[in-house]
Amino acid sequence: MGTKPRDRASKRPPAPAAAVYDPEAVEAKWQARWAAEHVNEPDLDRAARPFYNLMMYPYPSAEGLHVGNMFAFTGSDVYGRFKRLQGFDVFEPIGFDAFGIHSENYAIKVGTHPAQLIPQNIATFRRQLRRMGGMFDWRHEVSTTDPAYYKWTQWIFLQLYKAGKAYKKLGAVNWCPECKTVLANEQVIDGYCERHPDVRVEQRTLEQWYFRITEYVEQLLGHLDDPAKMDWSESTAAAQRNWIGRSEGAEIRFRLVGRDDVLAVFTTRPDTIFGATFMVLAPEHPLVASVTSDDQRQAVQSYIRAASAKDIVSRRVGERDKTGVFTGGYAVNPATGADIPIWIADYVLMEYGTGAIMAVPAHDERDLEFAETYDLSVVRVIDENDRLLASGQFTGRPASVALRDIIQWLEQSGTGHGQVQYRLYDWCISRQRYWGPPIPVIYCDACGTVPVPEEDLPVLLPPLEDFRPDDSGTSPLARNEEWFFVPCPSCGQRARRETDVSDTFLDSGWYYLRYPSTEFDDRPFDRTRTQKWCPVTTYIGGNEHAVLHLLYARFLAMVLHELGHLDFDEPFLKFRAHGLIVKDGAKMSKSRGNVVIPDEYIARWGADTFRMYLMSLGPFQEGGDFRDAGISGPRRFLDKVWGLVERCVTEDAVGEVKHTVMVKWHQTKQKITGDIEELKYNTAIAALMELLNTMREVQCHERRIIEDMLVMLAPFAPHFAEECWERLGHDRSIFFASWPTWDAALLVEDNIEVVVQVNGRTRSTVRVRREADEGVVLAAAMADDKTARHLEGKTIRKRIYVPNRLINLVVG
RNA sequence: GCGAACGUGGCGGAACUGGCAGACGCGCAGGACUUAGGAUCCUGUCCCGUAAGGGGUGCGGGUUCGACUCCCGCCGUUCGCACCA
Repeated sequence: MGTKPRDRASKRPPAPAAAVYDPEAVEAKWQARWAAEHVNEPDLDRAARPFYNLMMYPYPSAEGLHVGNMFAFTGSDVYGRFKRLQGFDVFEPIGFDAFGIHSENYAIKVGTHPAQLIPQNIATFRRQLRRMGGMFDWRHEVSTTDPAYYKWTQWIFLQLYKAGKAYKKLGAVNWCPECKTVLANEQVIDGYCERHPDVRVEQRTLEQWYFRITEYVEQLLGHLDDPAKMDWSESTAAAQRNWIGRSEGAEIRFRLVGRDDVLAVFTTRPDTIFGATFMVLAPEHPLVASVTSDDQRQAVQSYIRAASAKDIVSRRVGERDKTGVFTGGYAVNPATGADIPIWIADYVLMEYGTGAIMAVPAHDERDLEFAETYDLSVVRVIDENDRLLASGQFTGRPASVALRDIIQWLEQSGTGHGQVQYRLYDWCISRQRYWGPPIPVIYCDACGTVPVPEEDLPVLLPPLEDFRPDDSGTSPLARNEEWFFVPCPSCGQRARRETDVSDTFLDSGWYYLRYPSTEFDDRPFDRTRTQKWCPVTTYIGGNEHAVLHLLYARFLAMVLHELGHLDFDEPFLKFRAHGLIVKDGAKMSKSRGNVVIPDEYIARWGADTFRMYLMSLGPFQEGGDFRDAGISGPRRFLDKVWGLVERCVTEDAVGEVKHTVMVKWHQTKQKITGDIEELKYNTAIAALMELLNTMREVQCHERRIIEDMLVMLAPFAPHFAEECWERLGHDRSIFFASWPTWDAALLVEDNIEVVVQVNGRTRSTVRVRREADEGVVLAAAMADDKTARHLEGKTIRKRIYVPNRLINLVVG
């Protein structure tokens, strides 16, 4: 028991001993009670108004939850609790993205086996997530490293394999010499490894498993613009459009001089074809050998050797100086009929388009640079007015019109056709690592590639003491011979397992489907459960996953839908990207040493205060700057609310509630409801503070208002709200209460202030009855001294009257 | 280069479809209560000016009775993509 607030002791008769707000005790009490009474566990089968509130699950790093995680989880939890109070059956699950390179690299660094390390980390995360007071349904926790989970990750691979959506291909891949594995394009940042910012990614040629995500480009793109399918943060949708990279143009076939073959190129500017003065092939282009003349052969070969010695990275970034070599061969420009030389240069990439271009140096910077370097001819074919020049029958037409005409002409003459290109490549899912689900495939000398039969799943990740990756391009799993050799499922002969594991993004591509169905061990996701709960109602997460996780998850949903496993083809109806928490204006990172660990703040101030503080930093979708100075504000607020509740409990309310307070009360309810819906938590909290200030100013402790305040505070400070609710005599969790409603008639005062402007400048205000007509307001304004002073000796030429807001007098 | 978001006091940030710029909070200043104050409570706090008044939302124009908000042109910041033809 603490002491009573001193300032009131003298004024009032002794009240029953009043506890001081002690967050630690309050939070422990309610966390225990929520668990014991299953408050956060909706009945997934009988829920009348299902609402799936999903947040991006964390990967359990050894450092534990950092402030960025806390911010994201709290913001999502606030929304979930809000929806719950609005009467929805909110399912808010949590889990752990525990497989993957990030976890494994850390294990290597500290020299502990991931199988040992990860469970420890998860235990820490669980403790922290409970401590923050999330409304998690722990019955449905998921961990991707659990065989009961990854059995189904492997099952999904098999479904894709059987449907022809997974295939194995030899190709140039990104290889991180530090991770010693292949990376997806999405994991290469400016030529450096996402996980090792100092390590350049190399090019290697390996056989890898791919998923045919490129088959779904049009759907992936189309749905982004379909509000019925998805309502997403624009920044996220834009990032996906960018990544998919759709370009419209034409494929044009150039006849090769002196041989019976054609060279196809893709261009977005077929209208400039009359300016194509040379061709460029990627060094790996299959036609290189046949177009090269004998006298150029040596030069070409040495150039190709030099280019392949360069890794994929240097070709893609940095070294922009154009180099190349003439092949000695020529092609015919189908528009001009001229013979144009064919060059090889590494600025042309084999992976995009046809691996060859028609170079139009007059209208393309790169081609111009190349032409200048090697003294090739430059022909301008577009003038300043955007009209074609020296372009035969098309001369004089605007370029945009000519573009269509030329495509038509190409089609008629059989030398080309309109075409759409995408930047997106198929998804490489192979990883030469240990810490992931083994790809469920077996190679048999007699039967070839044999998928592991579904009844044999999961293919368990074998224990391996030395799990370190090596430079061989083969996963460490190959070293465990007992596991590696296996009877072929189809002929029984000795066969070999696929030793690569799958990309972590395959794990996270479907976890939302598992949450509602965790208790089923004979199916990945139960049909009825999935129908009831999916697609996800609201998904909140970081924009760093805009083109990775979010794109892959969409693709997998489309495939599973096509295969009849899902009724929907978009997994997340509404997605909102949260902002980033920075520290002193800089992104938090270990290398900067400015990572804030939430635990000590929670210990000192309480989880509720910390939650409120994080949510008040700025708009949730914009993030904010973490500065611990401000944290006392929310705590003072809670202390004051506590005092108000205390007063409500110990003293009867006297007299009527003033009309201004009634109006403030109803306005606040309306405002907060709208603000939370739009994730503007910072202004919702400000509105609560304003209401409290009003109550204190007029010495009001009206129970109805305080109860509404607590309900509106509950999403932000759930333990605190529970405790106060109980102190007010309620015996059931506040989360069974319903969200306050407001009376439209009470949103406005009867007497309002109307601004008086003279020539658009505010000079005064007058008090009039609400909905007063213009004459009344004008009379009041004219009677006002300050206004009169500015009207002296002038005539009113014009009046603008905005009812209930302002009157503007324009004088000459 | 392409795409997205943004620029407001000492600081974080408010301002709905154009209508009192600076809500709310932090900090700061003064006061009260105190043995004490890093607790609590009052008062003040955009800038210049004693005041009347004037100026003010990155910069320059424009539209309007009226612009943080809309339009045009710059400058700057952050994020994503990028030898993608």
